[in-house]
Amino acid sequence: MSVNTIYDVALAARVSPATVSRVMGGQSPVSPALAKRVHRAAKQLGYTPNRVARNLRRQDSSLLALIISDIENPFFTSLVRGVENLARGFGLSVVLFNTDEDLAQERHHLAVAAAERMAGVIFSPISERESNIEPLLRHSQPVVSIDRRLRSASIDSVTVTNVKGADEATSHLLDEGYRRVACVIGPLYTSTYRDRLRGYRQALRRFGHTVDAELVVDGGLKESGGYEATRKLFNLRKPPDAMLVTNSLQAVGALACLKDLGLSPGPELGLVTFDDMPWTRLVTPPLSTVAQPNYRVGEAAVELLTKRAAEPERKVQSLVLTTELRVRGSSVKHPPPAG
Amino acid sequence: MSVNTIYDVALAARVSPATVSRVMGGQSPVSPALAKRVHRAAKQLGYTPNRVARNLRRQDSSLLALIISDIENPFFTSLVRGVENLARGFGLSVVLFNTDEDLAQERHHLAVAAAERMAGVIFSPISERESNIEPLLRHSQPVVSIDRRLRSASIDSVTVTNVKGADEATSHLLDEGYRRVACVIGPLYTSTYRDRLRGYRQALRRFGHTVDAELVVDGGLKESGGYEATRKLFNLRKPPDAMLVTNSLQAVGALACLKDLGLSPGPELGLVTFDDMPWTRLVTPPLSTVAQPNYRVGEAAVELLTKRAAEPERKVQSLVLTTELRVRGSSVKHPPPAG
DNA sequence: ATGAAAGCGCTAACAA
DNA sequence: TTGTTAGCGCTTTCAT
Repeated sequence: MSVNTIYDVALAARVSPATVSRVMGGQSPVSPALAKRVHRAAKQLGYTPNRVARNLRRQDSSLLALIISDIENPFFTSLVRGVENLARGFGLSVVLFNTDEDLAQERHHLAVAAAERMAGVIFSPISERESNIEPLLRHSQPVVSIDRRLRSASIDSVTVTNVKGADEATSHLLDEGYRRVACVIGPLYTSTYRDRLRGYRQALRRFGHTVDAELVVDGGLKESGGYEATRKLFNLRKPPDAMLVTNSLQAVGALACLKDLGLSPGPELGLVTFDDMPWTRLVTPPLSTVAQPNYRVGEAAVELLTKRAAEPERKVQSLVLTTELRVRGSSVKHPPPAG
Repeated sequence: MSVNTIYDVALAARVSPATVSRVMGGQSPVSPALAKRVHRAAKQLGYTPNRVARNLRRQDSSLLALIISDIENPFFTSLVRGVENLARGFGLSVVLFNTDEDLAQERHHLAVAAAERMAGVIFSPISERESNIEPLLRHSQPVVSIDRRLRSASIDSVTVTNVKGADEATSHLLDEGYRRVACVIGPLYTSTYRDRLRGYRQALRRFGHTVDAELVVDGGLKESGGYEATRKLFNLRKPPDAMLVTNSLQAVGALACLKDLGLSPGPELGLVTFDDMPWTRLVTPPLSTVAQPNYRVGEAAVELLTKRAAEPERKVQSLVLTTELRVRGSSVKHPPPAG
């Protein structure tokens, strides 16, 4: 049970600690004979190099922090995959932190990543304003924001075409012949939802509609918010005949509410939601969605991160990946679609 | 941009490094005057304590590794919450690793947790046999397995009543009057699915049915597996009239397949699935489920972990929490249920 | 190719 | 209460 150090191995292999280090590192040249002795001793002692010591000495780390705002939100899961797959190629281990949309937790996790001197941080900022990334920047730890932009700090970011996505979805509904298109929106302190709202409005105007303020309701970031927003919309004297729902968690709540109201998406009630999740094709009718390239967002974030690590002074880059409208049965008036 | 150390702060505050350390620690007694000087200097320099050095010196860490097998599986998300909420109380930061059901990755993540000398590891072992936890145990890092048990190693574990859960679900279907109940099972190299299969068989026998081997098909751990398994079942000369689906990802695939086949759960085709997810109430009809206390599983794991950290020699504990059958429209023959 | 020795930043005896 | 100092385990010059 005693913990072995590099000295124990050195002793057992009758070499110097430096040699053990070189053997473990696998880079420096060591004679095969000594290398064998070291390997044997290490195995025999069950030696596991202490990375804490190594990190301290080398002033680096192979831990990459990925801080996301809601582990329960499927939006992030494929993004995580994208990050992991690329990071692995760089020898980085991805550690995930969950902030639960809570600013205090975000601050804490960022502080931990800084204190542990991790190799870098990828995160989706809860607020555009506050963010506590200064300690990281001071230590030259690369920081990349995803999904949302940061207002003040000039750091690399990866987002998607939110304006265009919302515009296309809204236009599509209008094209289909829906007349009163509502929008269940998210927190407007984030660039993401402000952009989606802008896209929604922009489409309405282009079609010559006025933007009816009562048709825009806050659906928050949870199912319950989507439920409440939908109820509010259908309590209106003039309820909508179509809805743009701006995230998939809201969509779950919205569907639950519609079900309770005895309503169903389709010709009578157009529905498009952001985020193309597996389940969105399973409900009846299948949901039209604005798909985001989550996996690619994750990959791109790692690319930006490693590039900045290699070249700290390079120009700040803001990548914007494109969304894609997928039309299914929930948003078409006439021809019942296949699948 | 230069990184400050405790010595820089000491210099600026005209005290010794030890005093700075004491002030930062907040435990040892320091005169208010000096404390103020230190705080001011620290803030002015933008000093962030280096936890790597601290961890090395103190031989501990406040990072708790939570290694899960599939970040995309909603089963784990509320479990993660349970872990985080309790861990926070112990001053532990939870870092999540995703293995993607891949043994090599699991080995790697366990090795990283060991090498980084993290405070402990909570993980759902992919295989009962291999697991690479020896380095952790050698360093007295507490290890707790969740969801699945480990065959050889005697470590603390938290699981649920899988036998009972599957038995109840199957019995319920039989009670309702379904005659040919199939089972879409998962990898039998895990205790979890072996137990669920046992529960299924046990119920059938109790009802005097024979266990028809062709009604038990492997649905893997992904949607696609559930889809294939379902198709296989309905290609049988004598297809089932009810299904027990043993995880929620399989259920998504199963529903997709049923839809493609023009079938729907309900009186004609009973369906019960493990894992009570938000979306299971939204499909038509809502799905009957075997709910697992995921949140509690996470909490319990942290409890066991911290107890063992405090008392390394305590008796190994295997907690088993109870599942709950939730009957909805997908598994009842006669009275169309409310909600 | 190998070893000796310094030092990464911090904490905890021990002294004062 | 405060300071001095050794050392956590490793890597990396610098010698040899």
